[in-house]
Amino acid sequence: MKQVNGMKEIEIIKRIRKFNRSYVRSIGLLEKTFLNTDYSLTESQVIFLVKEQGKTTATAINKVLKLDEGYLSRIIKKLISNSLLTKEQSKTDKRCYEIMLTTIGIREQQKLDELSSDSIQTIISHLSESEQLELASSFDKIMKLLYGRNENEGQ
Amino acid sequence: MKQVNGMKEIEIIKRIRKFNRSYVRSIGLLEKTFLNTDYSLTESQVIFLVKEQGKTTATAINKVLKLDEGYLSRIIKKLISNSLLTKEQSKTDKRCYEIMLTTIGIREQQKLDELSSDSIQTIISHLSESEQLELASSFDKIMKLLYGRNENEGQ
DNA sequence: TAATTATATTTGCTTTTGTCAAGTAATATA
DNA sequence: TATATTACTTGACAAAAGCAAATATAATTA
Repeated sequence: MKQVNGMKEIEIIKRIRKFNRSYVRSIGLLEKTFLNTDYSLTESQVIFLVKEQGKTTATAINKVLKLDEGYLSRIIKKLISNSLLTKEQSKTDKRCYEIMLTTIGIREQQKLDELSSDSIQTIISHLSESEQLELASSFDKIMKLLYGRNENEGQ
Repeated sequence: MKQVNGMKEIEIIKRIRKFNRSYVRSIGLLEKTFLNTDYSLTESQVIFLVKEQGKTTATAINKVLKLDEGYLSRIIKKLISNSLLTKEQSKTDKRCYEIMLTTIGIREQQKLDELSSDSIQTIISHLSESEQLELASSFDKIMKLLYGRNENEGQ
């Protein structure tokens, strides 16, 4: 590892990596215990992005997820056959297919939302209200620093 | 989702979930772009835990990772055949096998460490030193709130 | 102490998840 | 109008992960 700014930077990286290890583990465990077995994490991400992006395309989804294109194509195919998504060839560019959530898809997305919220709820339930606020503020701050957005932007 | 303490709690969960989505994505991307293709994330976690725990066992590793036991057994087998780990039957309890890093394993672990540090370095490099400190403090605070430890404990 | 139960690990088999490369169709560009 | 690029799909395959049954040892209980 290149030591750019001396010891301070090393310490900072250590602290972030320590967080990552713990967080990756707990996300892994969450998935195992909470996340409903109907959809994989990747499938859930796709469902979420279709909700987020509204009428969208495989390419737009993959701008975010950067999956193998064939793989994404199959995921979409599966979600269509499960009646969560619809796909319609674009009128203006026939290479593109517009993807949307069906009514069932919206409902399933909401279920996933609830499962996810419940899992977070469980994790933070042992904290006091002020601790929970501190926690959320810390997450917001990280978001802002790393991704340049805060709690008031985006969706 | 059960609305336990009213609106504030919902907001907090939303903010945490938003962080999670971004973070899961960026960890996914990190893995794709940075992480050396020799070992999967799970294998890396095993290697790290053997380093962390010193002489250990499959069961001890799995207390943390909670993988399928057969799967973990095979991962250990692979790492042994790649000369990263050794396994020796315990003298005191012959059901158990003591697992350790080899010299090669230690070296590989260090390489993984460096890759991981480099990837963090890249991510934080656009931040000023004070922003980096703020970032690390936020991570520390979350660690403390969620896992009850801070930057001065553990390893 | 013999029989039963529990723990630690392994193995065979299967499913799920993800990758690679080649393909089709439509559009954009030179 | 030929060529390149973009959007997406498909077949073949490999890697990751899970399930259930098996083995060996240890702990418990009758």
